Order: sequence, then C-alpha cells, then structure tokens
Amino acid sequence: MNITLPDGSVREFASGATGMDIAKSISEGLARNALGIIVNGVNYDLSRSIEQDASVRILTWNDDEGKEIFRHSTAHLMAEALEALYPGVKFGIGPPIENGFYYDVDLPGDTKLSVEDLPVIENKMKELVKADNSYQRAEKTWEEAVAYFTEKGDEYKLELLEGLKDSEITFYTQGNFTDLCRGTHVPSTGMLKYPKLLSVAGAYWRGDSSRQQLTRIYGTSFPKKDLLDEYLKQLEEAAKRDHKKLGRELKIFMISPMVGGGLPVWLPNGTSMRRTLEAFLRNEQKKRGYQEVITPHLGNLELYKTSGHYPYYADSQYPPMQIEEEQYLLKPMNCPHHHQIYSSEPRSYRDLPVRLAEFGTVYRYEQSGELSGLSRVRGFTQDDAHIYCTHDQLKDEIKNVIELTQKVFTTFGMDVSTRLSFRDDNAEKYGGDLALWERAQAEIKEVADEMQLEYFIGEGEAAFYGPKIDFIVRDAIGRKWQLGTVQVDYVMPERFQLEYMGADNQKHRPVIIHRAPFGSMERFMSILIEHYAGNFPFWLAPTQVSVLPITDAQNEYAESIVAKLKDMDYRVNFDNRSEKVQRKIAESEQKKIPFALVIGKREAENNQVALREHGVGDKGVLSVEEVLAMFKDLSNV
RNA sequence: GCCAAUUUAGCUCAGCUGGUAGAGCAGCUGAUUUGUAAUCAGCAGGUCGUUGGUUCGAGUCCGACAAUUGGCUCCA
Repeated sequence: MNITLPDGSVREFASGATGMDIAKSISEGLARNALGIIVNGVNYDLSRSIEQDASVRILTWNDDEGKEIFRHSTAHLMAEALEALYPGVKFGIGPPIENGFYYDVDLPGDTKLSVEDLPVIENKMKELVKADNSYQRAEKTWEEAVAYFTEKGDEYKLELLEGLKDSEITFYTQGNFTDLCRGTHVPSTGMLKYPKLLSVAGAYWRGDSSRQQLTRIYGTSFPKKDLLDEYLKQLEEAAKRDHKKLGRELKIFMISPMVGGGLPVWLPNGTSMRRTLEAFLRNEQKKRGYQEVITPHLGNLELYKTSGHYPYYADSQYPPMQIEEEQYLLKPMNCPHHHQIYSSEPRSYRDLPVRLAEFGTVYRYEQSGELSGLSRVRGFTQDDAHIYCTHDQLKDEIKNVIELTQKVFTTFGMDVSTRLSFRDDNAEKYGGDLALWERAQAEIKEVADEMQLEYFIGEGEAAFYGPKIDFIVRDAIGRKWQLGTVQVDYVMPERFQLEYMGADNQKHRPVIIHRAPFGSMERFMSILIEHYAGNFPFWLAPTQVSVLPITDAQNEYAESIVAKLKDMDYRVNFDNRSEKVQRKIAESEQKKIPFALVIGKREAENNQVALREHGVGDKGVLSVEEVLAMFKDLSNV
C-alpha cells in the first residue's frame, strides 16, 4: 500500500504496517519520540495496523494532538495507580486538558482524598512507569462492554455506554487496568516519565449540580524533566503575580467580610488607577462621538420584564425588593436604562447613530464558592455603551467599535484573540426572529473579514438577544478571560418599541450595538495587575515618581521639584525621612513606583536630578527639564 | 450551594505527641544625615476566625458555623 507523508512524499509498505513501522522507516529518533499517528484524519495508536493507502502524520510532543495523547495516557496511568491503591474506585471521565489532564473518580466508601495523598499516588504512578506496560487496544461489542462494567460495578461507565449504543466501542488496557476509551494512547507507560499531580477538587458528574459529586484529580505530565520543571516554575511565577496578593501588597483593593464577599472595596491606589483607566476610555470615546450618561442602581422590575432579562437571568439576579406598591431590582444590566434614554425624545435618522456610554455598576448573584478577588464579584462596573443606528450604519459602527476595542488592547500590549459568538441549534436559549439573527451573524462576519480580523467562531456563545464579537485575553496563569464584547441586537429595539423617523417619513426600528471594551472595571483591573505583575506603566501607576533627597540639606530643593510635579498633576511620593538613600530606594522599588528621582548635593546645586527607573536601575543625571519632558512623553497614551 | 484545603500581631509565618503564645517586616519613640534594594536601639502590638464540646488544663483533640483559596463546560 502507499503511505503519503506530510511533505507529499509517498512510501510503499506492506498492508498491515503500523504507525511505528512508518516512523522507524523515517528515522530512529522519530520512532523514539512518536506518540501516535493520524491516518486519513483519524488518530491511530502506533501499534495499530493500517490496511490500505493513506496519508498520515506522525504525532510527537511538538503537536498539540501529541500532547493530548501523552496526557490522556497519563490519566489512564493515574487511574491504574488509583485502582491499585483504592480497590473499588469507580471512574467518571478522564480527558486531557490544556496543560495536563484530570480524572473524575468516585472513591470507595467514605474515602476522602486531599493533596497530601497525591505524592503517594504519584509514586505508584512512577512505579507503573518503570513497569513499562504497553497500552493495548481492543474492540468490543456494546454487550461485552456493558457486561464488563456491570461486573466491575462502575455505574458511571455504564451510563456513558448508554450514549454509545451506535458507536464503535474500544477498551484500552495497560497492566492491570482496563478502561472504556476511544484512545489514542502512547505505546507504553515507560514514556510517561515525569507525571505530576497538582490538585484535588470536587466536580459534579456531567457538570450537573443535582448529581453525584466526584473527586477530580488534576495532574500534568511531560516527557522531559526540564519541561516539567519549567512548567512548575511558570505556575510559581503565576502565583507571584496573583492579583489578590499584589492587590493587598500594593494597596489596590480589599475584601472585607463585614462589607460582604464579592463586594471589593477600592483603596486609594486602586481608585487612582480606576479613574485613570476611565479617563483614558472617556477620552477615546469622546473622539468617537459617544455621549456619557448616568443611570441609577435600582430599576423597576417592569423594566427588566420588558427587556426580557428578568426570566432569562432570574438565577443570576438578586431577588426583587418591594418598595411601596412596586417591585425593584438591583440592576443587573445597564441596557434597559439606556433604551429609556433613547426613547425619551423622538429620534430622526439625522440624529443617528446615538452612542450612549456609562460606567454603570451592576449587581449579579454569584455562588459564594465562585467569588474570587476582583475577577469574580457580585457588584461590578461595566464600561458600557449602546449605539443606536440605522441598518445602513451598522457595519461602520461595528468597525468603529472594533477599532476602539483594539486601541484599548494594544495600549496595554495584550495578547488577544477574537471570537465570533454565534447561536447554536438550541432555539430555547435565544430570543427574537431567526432571520434577524442570521442577518446579524452574516454582517458581523462580513465586517470581521473586511477588517481582516483573525477570528474563530464560537457556536452557542451568543447572548440571548444577539450574536457577539468577543475579545479573549490570556492572563499570566494561562487562563483565558473574555474581556471586550461587541453585540448586535435586533431584539431590544422590538421589545422597547424603539423608533426613529426615516428620510422616507416612515417610522423605523434602529439596531443596537452593545459594547464594553474592558468588560468590567474590576475584572479588567485583576487582569492588568497580573499582566504587569504590578509593574504598571507610568501613566497608570497610582504613584508615578518618588522624590528622594539624600540628606536633609536637599529637602528644600527636593520639595520644589515635588511642588512642580504636583502642579503638573503627577502623582508623587516625597520621602524626606532621615533614612539612608538605599532604604528609600528599596521602598520605592517595593512599591513598584516607576521612577525615583534621587537628589544629592550635586543635583541640588545644578538644578538636576538623578533618575532611577523601577526594575532597571540608575539612569544617570538629567536636568529637571529633561525629566519633565520625558514624563510628558510617557503620559501620552 | 457542593468537594477539598486553609484561618495564630497590620503583613509573612513558627508554635513536636494538649501544660494558658513567638520571630521577621510594618508601626511608634529616640539616636543617626547617609549617593542607588533595607542604620542602630528601645517600646508597643494577639480573648490564636466564631461558637459549642472533651479534658484538671485546648492555639493544639472533636462538632457546628463563617470567611478565604483551588475546583465544579471541556462528554469514554
């Protein structure tokens, strides 16, 4: 048979040759590093025979699919270890994930697992690695599979089998462990040299909180020790950047149980940063024709019934409060308020687009276990805006908004990917007319193509009232956060009966674009803190510059510089204590203040300062004018 | 909410198998006048998350509650 390799070359093999045979024919090294093979688009084990002509690609650690095979095999390895240590353990699912794998298990009896048990399991795994058992694939009939797991008493696998009645069923066995598994797996456990178990968590069977809670064990594995070490170091680095830790150290925000979980309190430093961010965005919006509005934190329940938010979001809202004869809701969304502003006066096509912006605080119920620092909260401020435009203006307005959002992310130097969030087949999740949806989705895609955005499509990610463009940023720990969002909405204009008078003297419905580049100020701050590891750029830092006289003799001159800087609206720390300059510098560095101006006798005599940059060091002596010019330059974003 | 872990001074953490708390930093006072990451000395600071219980005796053991942290989509 003919086997076509990725470079287009064709080699001849006897029918029944395996992926390993092909790998060996290419090179010994490849055979050693091969983890699996893709045969005509299907993942094969290296030991599985290939019967006819095919184009193939051999997978190694360098392929994402290779990593998945590697981690998936490690999940089976862990399962084997668990079965050896905890006879009677039952298994849910154990897939590879981005940087590792997990397995959901139901431990026998009242066995509880904590992180302290992980090293024991890990050692067992390492034993099994040494045993170097091969992974063996076996095709089974559905009845055989059911018989096996009935005998074993694993109701989770039996439930999974219920959904697989029409599929080909395969088992994989390594050593004493057999699992229902689609595969693919590495040739043998000996390759999985560096497994590492990381954490234990509870996870509901099939993600359903009404069902049995299983124990989820997270782990990862690597083929080389230095890769594992590097990954563990990365995790450590991420922990150092944790915004909750830095938020406390840099006095950005606090959480007080007396105020309430999920209700962060902004300290002066954090407030300074937030105001700076707001000013930045306000300025960008002003340039793009937005008008700012302010709406209250409560709204009549009727408002949200009209908008349709009330039934859809009932479980993420706080219960209504009774005020006299009316029911009010802590506002979960700003949109309905803005729609009221739109319809407060008759609109002409000449007035459109109307762009209403607000830093609007909204309240949503999050389960107590989900709260986390600034990133998951119960009250947060959206940098919200709604654009009411004619259909002809829609594409230009979407472009305008995408351009603004990109301006925001490039300003912060963030790695961002773009998702077009469309609806899926589950019609119950969405409101409005299907034809309008399809139109909006097509338009979004057109704009994205015209702007040559690199994007991917996320089916089922749409809002209930319309498709979205989401901007997804990666944080220091590799977690992805959905930040900016742009949504096209044909539903709200109907619900609120929004109108404008067209050039044809007829009434028309406007289209609404919802957008929030930061998403929420709280979450955005949490990401900024971790993104910069607390080392904020000059324009954003809560304190921008420290002025550090070396002795009391320079205090007067130093103070004149402080006054000058403050006069120009810079945020200045003046440290005139009788401490050594080393200490003043140390503290300025610890507070991550971008610059320090060290002033000794020489500088005072020559109208100069010695500049020190945070994290960099001594930058030499400059005139006061030079420093001011530099600061001015850095303030321009 | 559920699972697990954690909770000792403002912060970071010690406190062995139960015998009524300790360090560093921060703070305050004083001395020191200093040239690019921490000068010295003294003082002060805690009903050990809350609350029940076991015990002659609980920071330490047991229970409840609370808060915090990691998880709870990723379909064998």
